[in-house]
Amino acid sequence: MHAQVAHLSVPALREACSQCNLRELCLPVGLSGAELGQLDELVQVRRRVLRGQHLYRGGDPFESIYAIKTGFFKTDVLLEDGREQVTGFQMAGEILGLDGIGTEKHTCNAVALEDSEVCVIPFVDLENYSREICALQHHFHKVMSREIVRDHGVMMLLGIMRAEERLAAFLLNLSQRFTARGYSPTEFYLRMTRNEIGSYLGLKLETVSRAFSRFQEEGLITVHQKHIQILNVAGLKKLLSDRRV
Amino acid sequence: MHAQVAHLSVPALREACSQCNLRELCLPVGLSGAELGQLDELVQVRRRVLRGQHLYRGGDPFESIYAIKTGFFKTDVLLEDGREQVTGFQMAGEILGLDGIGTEKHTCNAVALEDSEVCVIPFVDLENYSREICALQHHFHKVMSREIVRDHGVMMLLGIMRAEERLAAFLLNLSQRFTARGYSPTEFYLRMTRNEIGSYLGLKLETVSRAFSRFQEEGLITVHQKHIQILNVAGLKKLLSDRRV
DNA sequence: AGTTCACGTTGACACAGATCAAAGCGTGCA
DNA sequence: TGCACGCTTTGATCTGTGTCAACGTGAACT
Repeated sequence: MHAQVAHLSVPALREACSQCNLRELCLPVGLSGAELGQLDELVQVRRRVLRGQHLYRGGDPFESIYAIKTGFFKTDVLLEDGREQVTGFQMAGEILGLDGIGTEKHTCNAVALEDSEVCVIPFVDLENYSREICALQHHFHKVMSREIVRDHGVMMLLGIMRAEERLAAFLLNLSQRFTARGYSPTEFYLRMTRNEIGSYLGLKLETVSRAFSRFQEEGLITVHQKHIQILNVAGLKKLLSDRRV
Repeated sequence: MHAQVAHLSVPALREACSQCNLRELCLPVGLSGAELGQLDELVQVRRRVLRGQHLYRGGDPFESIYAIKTGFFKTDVLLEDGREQVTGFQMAGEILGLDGIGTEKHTCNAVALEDSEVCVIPFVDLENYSREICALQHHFHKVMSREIVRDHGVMMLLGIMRAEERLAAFLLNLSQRFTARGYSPTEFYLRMTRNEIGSYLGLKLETVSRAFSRFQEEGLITVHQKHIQILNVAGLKKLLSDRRV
């Protein structure tokens, strides 16, 4: 059943799901070798998205979901008055576009924050394959469910945490996701501006900037522009648990 | 294929999906007559949850999702320090428990705000049936996607709206959902306390109370305890669009 | 090398909403 | 019938974050 891999072009083959080093983070999780071969068939198209370009926009017809192969994205919703709510930041191995399934139109914008490449997964095909491949079906459900749980986490950020707690939670979350991808847990470059962080965290950019400065004064992190180094992970975590009433 | 309906007990039969008046709002949307019959097979158990009782708690093993047949629920997440973030209010025809799929444990609490009844849908069965019934598979994906989109809406509430806008959006959302269920768009009883509304909207109960009073002074609504009457829908909507910078 | 421009930092002040406090109201129970 | 308790309303005051403004900084382009 996975003989058809042979007719993929060589570059495509080299980057097929079965060969992809993100397969433990992405859709293929839990699939057997033969099933992985089928998945290679599902993902026929890749798309480059340059920094600042949209992968899709709110209102675009929904046809595919996207797995990030390389790069970094934000998703946001804009109000008529121009205000922006960033709903998430996505990195390699994460899935974009799930918001469009319900209405058959995308309901937010997805913008590359650095030059990126995504695997295009036509949604009808995904549904077809997941009727055949149990593990794919189940894992896709898990991906959607985790997105819901992640959103609940953001609600907690926005609903009950104060500015410094929000930023600490944000940094720890990034750290953990970089770690899962084999990067340093304590040193990384932010791909987004202070304004985008603020929009995600429900804060103004000045407040984000002040919180960064405060963390630095307290020896929790160093900040040089977008370069962050976490000096005291425990200290950041303590900020989260030490919530006064 | 739907002959097995015959072996359901009479009260169960009377309330089967195929007979349920919520079928246009709930999981069965888009299913043919024969497929509906199969769904009756899927939902074998119903469960009563009295006001104040938990349907599930964070940490409980995940086995089923739940369709609300009658009643009203809230879902929330508690922090160690006792703070509560209400993540949603659910009414008849809506699905509870999707948060548990990803980790195989529930990640929030679901509490009945009035005596309620839910249809228990074992998740492995749902996955089995949805491999056979295309329309079920697709509709289930839509339900999950809409939950994600709903969560984005809450993020916007929490991230960029001010107190009165949040409450207006909340009332309009309830109104619209009651309408879809055949109730009055302009007159309803709140099932939740001011504190719970506040927790959902990221506000303190006093702020919620003051906003209600303010709306009443302005002739937008009347409030008597939990009884709400919307006098000026357009006025409430205007509050949302009239966002100053 | 200098200019430009977007992004970031810092300070002063304002204000929406939180906090604290007290009193009102309704329902259920003894 | 009256008491108790949870919920709500309202007022007075406090405070975290927003707003406004000025200045700093680094990268890209001329």
